[in-house]
Amino acid sequence: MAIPKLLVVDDDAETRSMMTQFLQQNGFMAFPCETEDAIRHHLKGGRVDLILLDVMLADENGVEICARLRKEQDVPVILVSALSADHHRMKGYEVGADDYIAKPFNPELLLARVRAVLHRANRSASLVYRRSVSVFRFAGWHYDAKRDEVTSPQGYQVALSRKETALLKVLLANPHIPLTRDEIANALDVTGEAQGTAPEGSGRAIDVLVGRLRGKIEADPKSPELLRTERGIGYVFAADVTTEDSA
Amino acid sequence: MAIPKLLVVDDDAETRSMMTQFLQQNGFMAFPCETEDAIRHHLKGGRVDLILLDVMLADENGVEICARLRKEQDVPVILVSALSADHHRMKGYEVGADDYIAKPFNPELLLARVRAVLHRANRSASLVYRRSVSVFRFAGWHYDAKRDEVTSPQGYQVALSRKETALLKVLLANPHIPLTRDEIANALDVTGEAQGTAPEGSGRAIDVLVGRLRGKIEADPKSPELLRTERGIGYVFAADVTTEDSA
DNA sequence: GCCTTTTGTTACATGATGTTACGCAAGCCT
DNA sequence: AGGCTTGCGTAACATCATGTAACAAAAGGC
Repeated sequence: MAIPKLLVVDDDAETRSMMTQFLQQNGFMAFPCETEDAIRHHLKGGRVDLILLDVMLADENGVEICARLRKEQDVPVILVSALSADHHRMKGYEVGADDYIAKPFNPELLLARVRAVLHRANRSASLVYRRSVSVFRFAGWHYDAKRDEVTSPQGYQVALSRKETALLKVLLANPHIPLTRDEIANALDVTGEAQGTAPEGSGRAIDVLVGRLRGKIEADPKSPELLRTERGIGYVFAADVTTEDSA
Repeated sequence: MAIPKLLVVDDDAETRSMMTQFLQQNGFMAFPCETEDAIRHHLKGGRVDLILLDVMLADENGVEICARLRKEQDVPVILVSALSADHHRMKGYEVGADDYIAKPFNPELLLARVRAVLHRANRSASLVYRRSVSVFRFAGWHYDAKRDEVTSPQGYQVALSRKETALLKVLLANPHIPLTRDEIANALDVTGEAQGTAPEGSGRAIDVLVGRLRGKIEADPKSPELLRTERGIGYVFAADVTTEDSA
């Protein structure tokens, strides 16, 4: 891939140039933008791979801009914000942001997020499950999203709990793409109807959840074939997923 | 139906535009309004399908505004509020709000409510059952509201108590829409002829009532197909409902 | 007033989910 | 290769929401 072109949108001049420089030093083609107009200028000018968007622009709200941009064309967006409150995060995802990072952030983390989003964008997948199809097949299994049923290769039906179902949906939407625990947790907050509960990444709920799902869909949970773990990163769903509409 | 036109009334600029954007993102024509005057402007301008009204406007009380609007013309209204106290909710219903949602709310839930109210408005029904039709069919069952009889798919008649009937009516009026226990309780107070009695949601009467209704209309009450539970939310009636007039 | 039916309350069982603790395995260093 | 560090798997426990039986209180019917 060519060098990715990024836009850094922030109304604070210092932050803007600092981030831009940092990204440039790390091999990205980064441009500072102060306003929505500047963004549009770049968008018209040609390919833009990713937008880093501050949520607290002076006049407008980042989330809104994000929403508008997504409506016009499919540019990946990472929201940057000093607000860590969960409802803001939720809203960011709802309008289609690909990720969300809170200030002050670890520079390495920022790079990791940027790379992750670019990676996903290349395959035109999205972190959050939002397909219209409702039947998925993978490795002999099939999952009917409408009836909420999972059937094993042998034809047995497996009952999944709500969270397990939500996790499976997230995985099915992102096959072969390593997801961090945070990404999974955030996606679960959106898809999993698990609202209100999870305050933050307090413990290792994701690991346990993954373990439980493995217990139900892996032939041998001890050596997982589908739900692989990426040490130091998170988990990957290592299966080809085909989808069909059953409506 | 044409794209529904909604008004978002809230005195907090951030909330206002966030909700507006979110609704637009989801296919609605949404306009932010800060004051009652702005609302009137839109109302004069033409068709308005639904108003989302914050109860805590700076100067006036949302409930009062709602009351005034309803007196003038029949615009559906959803009250939005940070107050979850039941008496506020009740007041909202009394002056004719079609629904009530507490902040902070799950975005998906908001969409569901909005769609529900629009849906109902099209048929001039309301959260509270008040249709002119009297025969409902769902999943092989049929319910004659005039004779107050429920017939099973096999043709057996099932006797429902007053509360069970009231619950079924509420459910039939809101298929596929998750209802909280509070909402159910409030609706029951209105439809269920249980006037005067129920002081508040003291215990778990709703759960028990749901259980009893399940025992009568579910093939297997242990794994309900019609009256599903939404953990952490409430209950949903997961069946398509068709209606016919039998008058 | 007495009996029957309905409705609400309580208490306990169940199941789902998050947390903790501990052991093992993978990686890293020398 | 051997030992140390860290991350992961997982059992065991803690917590909470829900299902439900059993009882109590109310409402009606006669």
